[in-house]
Amino acid sequence: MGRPRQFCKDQALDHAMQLFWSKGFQATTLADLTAAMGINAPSLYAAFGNKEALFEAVLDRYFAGPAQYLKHALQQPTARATAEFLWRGAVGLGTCPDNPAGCLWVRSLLSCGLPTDLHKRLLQQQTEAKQQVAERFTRALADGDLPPATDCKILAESVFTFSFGLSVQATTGATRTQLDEVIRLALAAFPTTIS
Amino acid sequence: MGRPRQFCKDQALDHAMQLFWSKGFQATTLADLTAAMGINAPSLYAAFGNKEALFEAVLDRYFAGPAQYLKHALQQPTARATAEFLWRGAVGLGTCPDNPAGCLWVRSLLSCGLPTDLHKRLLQQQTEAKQQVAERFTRALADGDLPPATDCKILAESVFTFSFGLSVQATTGATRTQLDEVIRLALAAFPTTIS
DNA sequence: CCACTTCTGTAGTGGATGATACAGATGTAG
DNA sequence: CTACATCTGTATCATCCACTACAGAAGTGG
Repeated sequence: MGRPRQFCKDQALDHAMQLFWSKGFQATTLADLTAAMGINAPSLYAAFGNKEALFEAVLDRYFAGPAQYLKHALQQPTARATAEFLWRGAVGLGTCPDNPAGCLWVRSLLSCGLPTDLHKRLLQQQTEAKQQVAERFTRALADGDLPPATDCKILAESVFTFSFGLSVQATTGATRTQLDEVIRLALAAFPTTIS
Repeated sequence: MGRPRQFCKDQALDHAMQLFWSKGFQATTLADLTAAMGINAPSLYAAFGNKEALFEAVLDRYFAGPAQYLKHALQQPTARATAEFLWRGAVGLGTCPDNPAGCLWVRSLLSCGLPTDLHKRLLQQQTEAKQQVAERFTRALADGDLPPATDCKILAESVFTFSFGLSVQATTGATRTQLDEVIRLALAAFPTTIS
């Protein structure tokens, strides 16, 4: 009922994502957004609320789309495969020429000037992701897939530490082939990482 | 000659550093700066030029002060000690309760909305730092301190990748004891990392 | 004391930003 | 066709931003 929306919400979100991804939350202005999304400010506010709510919608779409590899990592057969999947996912996403460099999530986590609620949400998502990986490692431990004395929480922290580092490298211009070799080195160490 | 400056430049820089470190370049306003530095805007502009030049001065002071461990890392006796020094330095700096969390350099590298010149400078400093560590590793290789087939450039990239990850972790609230354990895990792998 | 130079404080500049008021357009329900 | 609900475009708002004009203060050299 009423006049129907004359643009595709998801398509507009994709354009907004590109902007937030490359310029960050704060540096992306509403003029940038309306131009890239092909709509006027009132339409944007009617559809998404405000800039912060739009960014949250973009984040949802990011985790459902480009960053969905995070979920798939948990379903890998071994702990080592989980770590490799996370690392290769971060590099693949962060160095893909179709997208801005790096990871929207990591960049946003590190960025300043975010609304407090948004920052808290990002932090909580980080905590959840780490916990899920730690639980996956605990299962791997029960499967005999990891050495008996492994501290799964610390191992998860280590894997994410490296993954964050890969995202930083991708953001600052490291190439895919470079980071693939870095991963190869880390993977060679992974099974022996546990003491 | 003329009326002398009524504030200490270095002390003002320290206050500006705290602000830029915790809030980032873009989110730190001139009102914030003048308030924290205890001076008025015209004094700030007379002493430092503008916001961008002030940030550059802060960066110089950052590398000469809190982040001077970067230079000391190169003087460590072994490749392994160099890596450990870099990692422990990143964690020590990033989790020190006297300072804002994380590393001003890494946060600035990842932050959006920086003036282009500033961003380029940060990138170049990254390149130089990596190269210096790679050269240190090359020397270690000549010393027989690393396995013969080691790719020193990739090893340096790996060490920095992990260091960047530690900084991200510190920025997002990881504790020192947590990251110390993460480092312990990584160090256990380091000598066997080389294939 | 004076001339001169530099710094300081008040006040304000133009421009950009996130967000909206309002009127007209465009669809659906009856 | 009419009444109504929702969307769209124009134009604009109040606010904040980095930055500065200007006049007076506070030193130094003579």
